[in-house]
Amino acid sequence: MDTQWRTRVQRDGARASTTDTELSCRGCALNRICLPAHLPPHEARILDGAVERSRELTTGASLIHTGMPMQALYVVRNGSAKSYCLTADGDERVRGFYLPGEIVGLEGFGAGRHMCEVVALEPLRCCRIPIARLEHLMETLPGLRREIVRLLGQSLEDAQRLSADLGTTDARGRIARFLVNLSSRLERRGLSATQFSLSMSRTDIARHLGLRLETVSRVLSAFRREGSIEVKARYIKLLRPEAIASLVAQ
Amino acid sequence: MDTQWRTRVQRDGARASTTDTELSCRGCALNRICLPAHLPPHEARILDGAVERSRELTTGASLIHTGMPMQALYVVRNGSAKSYCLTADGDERVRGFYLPGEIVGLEGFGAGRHMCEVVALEPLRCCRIPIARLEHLMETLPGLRREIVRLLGQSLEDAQRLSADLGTTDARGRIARFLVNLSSRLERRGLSATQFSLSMSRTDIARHLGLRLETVSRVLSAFRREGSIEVKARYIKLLRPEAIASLVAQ
DNA sequence: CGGCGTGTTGATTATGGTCAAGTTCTGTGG
DNA sequence: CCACAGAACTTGACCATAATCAACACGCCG
Repeated sequence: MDTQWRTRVQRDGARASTTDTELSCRGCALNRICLPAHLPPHEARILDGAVERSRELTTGASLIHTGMPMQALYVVRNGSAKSYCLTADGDERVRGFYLPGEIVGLEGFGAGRHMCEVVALEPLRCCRIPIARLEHLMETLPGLRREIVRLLGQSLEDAQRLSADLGTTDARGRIARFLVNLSSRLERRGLSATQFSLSMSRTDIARHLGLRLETVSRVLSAFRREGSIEVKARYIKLLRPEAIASLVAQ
Repeated sequence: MDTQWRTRVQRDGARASTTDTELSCRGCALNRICLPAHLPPHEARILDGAVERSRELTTGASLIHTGMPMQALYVVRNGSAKSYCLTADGDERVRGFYLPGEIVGLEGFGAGRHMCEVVALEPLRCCRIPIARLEHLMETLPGLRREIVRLLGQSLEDAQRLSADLGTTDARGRIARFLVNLSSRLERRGLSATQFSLSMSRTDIARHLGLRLETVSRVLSAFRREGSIEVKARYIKLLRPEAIASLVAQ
């Protein structure tokens, strides 16, 4: 089943990466969940014209550099990314992960520059909306303006909830939360909510949740022993999603 | 000096609460740091006309109720507030604190409703901008639109940074962060950055930082023993701000 | 086949949580 | 103004969870 599932994902990946034919939002596989999905048709058409389809970044390459002025918003087309910042003593704190259809760079609106690094976890292709262009469009397209404000508000809600959760939950709860969160984001894209492949390492997960990689490994093993999940390296299958969900504090 | 300082704050409080004479942003003591400060004068004047000066809430009263549709944005005029949500088993997770000049309710833009409770920590007076009014003004005032987007981005950056910090820092680091953060926010208002009175209880601080109140108490005592701060109940004086700041991870 | 990334598992330790007294502060009524 | 009650805070003793240190297993690529 592992291989069968991988094949499915590879096909999915292959389909999405035939980008030469996808020069507009209309032909894009993500158009049901992406930014234009919430815009009136004529606004979507105008936005479409402002979007640049960027070249593919290789694994480990940076989409956004720490300290750089904000030049664009990005939407992940395929692949995935993590954002992180460095502490004074040089270790990473992972702020979050980005999946296809998700917007990258919103936090840059605060200071007009990005205070974190965003790097590809696997080959990454994004759509790019230059910020000057976007500012101008927000002037004239009320739907787009509302949508950007909505996305900012949503991200803020998510970030506040995350920090509240991290503060109050133990290692099991944090990892359960991570799995449930990932699962629902994949489901939104029409992928399986119960089996998926992690694009991030145990270390990345640990650094995102404020744990150590050993703890992440141990908790996943515990979930497996309890029959709640199946784990094989980065492949995860939720056998009893309710059991995992019940560990998540609200 | 404790009492002398208290007197100063009470005078400040008294001055700010003579609100009957402050029916416009121009006369407001906060007008250098509040929303209109970043708007062109004519936009500020128009916004001023849309602002409602609300009555005073007593300590413990809710400004925003969990689950309610978003009806307005608020700016704290005087007093302070905390926002929190409840876990399944009924205990509070404190998301943050709001001081005069700070905007309350931005996270509501995500779902159009508030998923947290905001309550007064001391007698609270706010300015209120009805959301319908604000939406309409954003249509016509580009400066206001940019400012709301900027504030959302800033809040998002702050929230992401907080959760990254909570994940990677120990109790001392978290409390140091809290003190430094509060200090700089007070300084921005023109108040002392080194001595202030906490409006929130140890329990609130603990629930905000993912600690227990005993731990908060112990760490503050440790800082005092080390000569870094002076603590007397809710009064705090930073004796060696550098020592505290050095504990904050970047 | 060997070497390096990444991940797993075990033994030990330390940080902060828990439980339990106490102490100080605050507001209220005499 | 003082006495009192209840809340908020402090401190100590003990314990549990996750960090640390260390060894080992697995998968991938040259």
